[in-house]
Amino acid sequence: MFILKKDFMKKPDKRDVILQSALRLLAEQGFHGAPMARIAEHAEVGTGTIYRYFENRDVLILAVHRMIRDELTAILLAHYPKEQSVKACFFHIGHCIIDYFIQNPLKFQYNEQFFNSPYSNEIRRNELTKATGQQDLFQELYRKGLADHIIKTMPMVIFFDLAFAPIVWAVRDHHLGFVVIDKAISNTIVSACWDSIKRYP
Amino acid sequence: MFILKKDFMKKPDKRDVILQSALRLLAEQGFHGAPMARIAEHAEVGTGTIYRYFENRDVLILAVHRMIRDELTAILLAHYPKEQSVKACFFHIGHCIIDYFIQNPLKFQYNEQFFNSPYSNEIRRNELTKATGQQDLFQELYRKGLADHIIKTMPMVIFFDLAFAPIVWAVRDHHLGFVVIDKAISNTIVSACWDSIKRYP
Amino acid sequence: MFILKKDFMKKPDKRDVILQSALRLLAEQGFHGAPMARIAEHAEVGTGTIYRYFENRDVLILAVHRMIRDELTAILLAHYPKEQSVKACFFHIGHCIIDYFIQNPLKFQYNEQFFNSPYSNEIRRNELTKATGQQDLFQELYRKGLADHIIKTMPMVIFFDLAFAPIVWAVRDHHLGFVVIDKAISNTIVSACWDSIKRYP
Amino acid sequence: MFILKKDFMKKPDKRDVILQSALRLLAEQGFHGAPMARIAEHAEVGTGTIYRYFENRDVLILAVHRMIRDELTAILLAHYPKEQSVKACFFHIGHCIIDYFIQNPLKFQYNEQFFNSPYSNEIRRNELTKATGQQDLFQELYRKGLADHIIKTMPMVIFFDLAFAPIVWAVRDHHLGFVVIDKAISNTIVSACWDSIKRYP
DNA sequence: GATGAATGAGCGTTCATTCAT
DNA sequence: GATGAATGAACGCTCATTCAT
Repeated sequence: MFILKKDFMKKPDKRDVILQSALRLLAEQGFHGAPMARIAEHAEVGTGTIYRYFENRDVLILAVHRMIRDELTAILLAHYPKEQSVKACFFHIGHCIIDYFIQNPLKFQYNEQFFNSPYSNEIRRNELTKATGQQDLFQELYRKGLADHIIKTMPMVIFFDLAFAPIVWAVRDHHLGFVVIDKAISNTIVSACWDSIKRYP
Repeated sequence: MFILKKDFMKKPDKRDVILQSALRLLAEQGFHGAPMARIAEHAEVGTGTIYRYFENRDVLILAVHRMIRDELTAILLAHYPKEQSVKACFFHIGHCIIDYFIQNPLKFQYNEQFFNSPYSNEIRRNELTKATGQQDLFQELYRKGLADHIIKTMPMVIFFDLAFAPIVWAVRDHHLGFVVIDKAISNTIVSACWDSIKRYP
Repeated sequence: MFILKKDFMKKPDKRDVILQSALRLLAEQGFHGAPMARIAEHAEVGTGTIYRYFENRDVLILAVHRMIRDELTAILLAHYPKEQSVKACFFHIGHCIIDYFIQNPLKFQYNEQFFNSPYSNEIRRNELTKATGQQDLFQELYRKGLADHIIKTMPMVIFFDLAFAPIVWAVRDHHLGFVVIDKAISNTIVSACWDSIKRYP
Repeated sequence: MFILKKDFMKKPDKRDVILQSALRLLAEQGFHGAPMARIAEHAEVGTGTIYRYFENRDVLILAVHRMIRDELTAILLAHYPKEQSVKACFFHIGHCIIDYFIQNPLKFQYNEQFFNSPYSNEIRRNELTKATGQQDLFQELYRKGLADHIIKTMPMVIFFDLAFAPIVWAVRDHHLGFVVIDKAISNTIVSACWDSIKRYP
């Protein structure tokens, strides 16, 4: 029975080890500086093993992206102030994103690369239709904000761009060493974004 | 007559043909989907010919970037309302950028890829110190805005992020077909960006 | 039975096949007439396979050289008349070298090319300090000859040149068809070399 | 008339400038490290110009070799002690060769490379039949030495190898910095070579 | 005659993917 | 299931040679 339990628990989930190695190496070395062989080596598995878990390189790259996206979604949802104001929800999201990507440089850099590669466009197209948890959140925020006349009238994607583009760029500047985002700056940014979308009083 | 002859015979500058081919292929196929041989073929020159004009691939990629940057800088400066308000200057810049990149999809896509590649970081670092015409403009805007108490207190890079990140993301959405940026939407975006940086009345 | 199986299955060591192909093609076509692709083809492996065994072209070229050098060293040492006179030792070495390179034209031609290439100088410099088995032999011969007043007073490299240069040149002439080195001529050469280094009676 | 003279004298002989540039660059950078374009640049002529004077790269390489060979031949003949003993003639040749190649490192290095390249074999074969001035000298020395019973009985090429191989190797060691050939060492070498070929007293 | 821009075959090397063990 | 040796197409780049001017 112990043995059974051991067997059941033993795998340190090879798939996950590969995913983590891919995250690190692709983020650090760039999408075109991390060969499959190196990812395998870092994960301490055979090269061929990767192909048991991921059909090919593209699938692996997509999988890492999904891992990050799902993790962030979970964080956003964890303490989501569903019952509070649109503004409160927006600030929650803004600060969560900043904190998450400041604390996870690799994941940020990965995403940055991902969104500027052939992979992302298809993804993005899908996400606008087949909503994930994250998209659900954003769309709901947008709809509620519009319905309550709290945000300006504008297409949803524009709302999205105004709300989050500066946050992402600022985090990039932080990781590049151009600025240090502390709590104060973080507030400045999220507040300013809010100013850009909120309807005039 | 000599001048006529010169004008008549002026070669369709091979360097420029290569630059245009590189722009198109690198933008369309991605930085890693456009081999030198294909760029040469598209430019209707021999592979080796590229290397007469550009020391290597990296130099070519940088040269295309500079071409775009310089072109945009020229447009920004052409009718720059130097004597007018910070707000007027900001709106000028914002609209110029949107118009330019809406009208030049390839150049936009090229820049997008460029800024997420190893090339850009060095460039960016340089540009923050050794200012180009464009940077001059932005920095002056920031300084004047701060000095006149027109914009909120914040580091320059954050100012830059708030001001331009949504514009860039919106143009991307336009080219991806997620939204059509017409004059009205363009105004919405630039105004919203202005709201995010301007000091409260 | 296990041993039998092992022996039976032992693979025809791919590294060695590559080494032999490199030896043949580099010797026959010249260092600059034998592309990696042709070496691979001759070895009946994929081009990339070479790079599993040899980091790059230079390493392969050095490896072939080492193979030859080590083989010759082994032959020299096999029946080395350690206890006999300096003269006996010298004749042993001289005849071994002639015999070895007469019987192994490819290895001779390879070495000839090797020693006139950028590779060799570094090697040679190293070998003069960090002695290999072969160098050990030569140096010992020189020291003993000097100590016993059997050879003329001269720097070691000059001793080396007098002793072996004619041998190498003669073998080259043999392979070029300018002379046939039989036992008698072989003796003539080694004796003459001995005359050039031995102290007058 | 002055003009005529000027015209007649004016060309700094482009062919010769090319030859000198080829000598220097091929010797210094190696036969495979000196492209035609670089040779042309060094000679301050257009790339294509080389092809007016030399049909192709191989012809240029052969021409440089011939230049060196003819120069050395002239030196050997200049003060050749035709009327004196075989030994005197041999010493003359030996010392001339050493001096010439010690004083002309580029020419020595060029020759070294030349003799270990596909070019040389054909040359050598020709030279053994169609005698140049140099070969004439050597052959005469050999024949006279044999006829007068001054040198040992051996084929001519072996005679040649014994007589000159150590000299060439020693000069190489000199240029590589392994030994400094001064007058004393020079004598040691030539004397030793003489010992190797001279008949026992 | 002299030029040097243009060419493109050819090189060394990499790496996603397969498959025998 | 796991492995990693093997593959070969593809890449960036070089350079001997040509030829329009």
